[in-house]
Amino acid sequence: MRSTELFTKTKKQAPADEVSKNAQLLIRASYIHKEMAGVYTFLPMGLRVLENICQVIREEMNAIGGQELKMTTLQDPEIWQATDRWDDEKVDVWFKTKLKNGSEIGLGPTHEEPLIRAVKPYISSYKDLPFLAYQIQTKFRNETRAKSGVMRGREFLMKDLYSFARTEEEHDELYEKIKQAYFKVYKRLGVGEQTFLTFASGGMFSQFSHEFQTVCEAGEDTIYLDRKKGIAINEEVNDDKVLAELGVKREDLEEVRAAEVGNIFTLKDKFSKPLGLNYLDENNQEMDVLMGCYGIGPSRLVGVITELLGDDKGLVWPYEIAPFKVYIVRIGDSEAVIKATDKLYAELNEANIEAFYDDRDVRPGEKFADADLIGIPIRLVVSEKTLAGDEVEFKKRTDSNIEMVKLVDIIERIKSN
RNA sequence: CGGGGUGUGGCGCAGUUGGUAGCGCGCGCGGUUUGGGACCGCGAGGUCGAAGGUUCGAGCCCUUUCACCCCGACCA
Repeated sequence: MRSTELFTKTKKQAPADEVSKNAQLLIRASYIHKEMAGVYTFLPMGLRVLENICQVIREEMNAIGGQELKMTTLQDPEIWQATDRWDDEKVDVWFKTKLKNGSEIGLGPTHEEPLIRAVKPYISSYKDLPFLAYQIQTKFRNETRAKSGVMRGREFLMKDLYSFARTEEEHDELYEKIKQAYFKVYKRLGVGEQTFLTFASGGMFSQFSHEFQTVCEAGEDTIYLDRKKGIAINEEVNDDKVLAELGVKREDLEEVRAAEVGNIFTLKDKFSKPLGLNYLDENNQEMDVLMGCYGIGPSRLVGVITELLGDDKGLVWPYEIAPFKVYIVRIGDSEAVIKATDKLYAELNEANIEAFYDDRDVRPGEKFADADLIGIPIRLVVSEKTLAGDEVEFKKRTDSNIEMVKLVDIIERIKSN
C-alpha cells in the first residue's frame, strides 16, 4: 500500500486524556480510534495487526484439531437462566437490551451456554466425542471501569475455545494440548519470553485454573514468579498450602506486575449438566460431557505487545504480525528515484512481501519518524545516493545498524531477515 | 460504585478583576527547501461538553447534567 492512499495519518501528539502507553502509541500511529471509554475502532493499520494475531491463534488452534465457528452476539435469556447466569446479581457485566416485542436479550460476555445448545443436537454417542470448537468473536462486558486503552475494554475481541470430552483423563489430555498450543501462540506473537503459566483460582470444580500472564508494568495483576521453574502464582491463591503443592519456595518468588493474556479452565459438568449435554457410553449409560474453556484476547494482545515492545520512537511489531513487513522510504522526487522505487515496490508485491510505500512529498525526517512510529520491522530507503550503487538501505526497526543491499538481492535479504 | 482530576477548532494548550475567543501542530494556496518531524507569506476552521440561572453583558460566576482520565473496589 502507498501511504498517499491510506486515509489515516500519524499524529505528533497523543490525546491528553489517554495515559496508557498502548493507547497513546496506537492512537498516534492511527491504529485505533477511541469511540468511547473502553470502546475502540480498529483503523486499517490496527486491523491488519489484529487480523494477523487472530491468524496466528487460528493456526495454532487448528493445529490441535480446533474447529472454528462463529456464534451470535445476541443472547437468548432462556439458556442463561438454565445455568443461573442471567441474573445481574450472578453475572454483573451483562449488557442487556430488548426486542421490539419487549422481551429481554443480552449481548454475549462469553459463550458456554449458546455453544452447548448449538452442539447438543450432534452429540448423542461416545463416538461423537471428543472435539474442540472455537470462535474469534466480539465480546461485551459492562465493566464498571474501562482502563488501560485497549487492554480492558467493554467491547473486545476474544478467541474462546471449548473442549468436550468423555472422561477426566481425556479432558486432561486435551487441556494439556491446548496449554501447549497457547505457549506457541505467545511465542509467535513475540511475548513468549515474558509470558508465564500462572496458577489462579479454579472456580468450584478444579483446584486451579491456569492463566497466561505477560510480565508488563501496565498489567492489572500481581503475580509471584519463580523464574527458574518458569511458573507463577496469582496473588489470589498465594498461600503456603498452594506453594507446598506446587513445590515452590516462597523465597524464590518474585512479585511482578503482569497482564493476563489467556485463561484456561476446567469446567467438568458445570454447564453441560444443567443444559443436558450428555451422551451414551459403550454400556448405554447416560453420561455428562466434560468441558473446558480457553480464552485469549487478541485485542488486548495488541495493547500488551505495544506496552512490552514499544519504545520511545513508537510501536515495534514482530515480523509475523506487523501490518506491513517493509516500510519503503523514498528520498527525492527525481524521475529516476521515483521509477526505481516504484519498481522495487512492484517487485515486493509480486514476491508477496507486504510493503508500505511512503511516496509522500515530505522531507525525509518525517518519513523516518513515521516508519519508526508505525513500527514496521524492516525499513528500506531508496535515494539518488543508494541508486548510484544499485543499492537500497536496509534497516530493522529493532536494530540501529544500516546495511546496504544490492537491489537484485533485496527480496532474498528481506526473506532471510 | 467511592475518591481525585479534566472538558475551549482535527490534536496539544492559553484565556487576567465577567466586556463577545487566541497560540502551536495539523489543513488549503503561493514560494524557498529536501538524509531524522524545514522556513516565509496569505488563508480556512470554534453555538468554549450540554441545559438552566445570575448579569446590560458569561469561556470565566451559580445550579443541574453528560463525558473522559487516574486511584480504589469489582472482573463469573
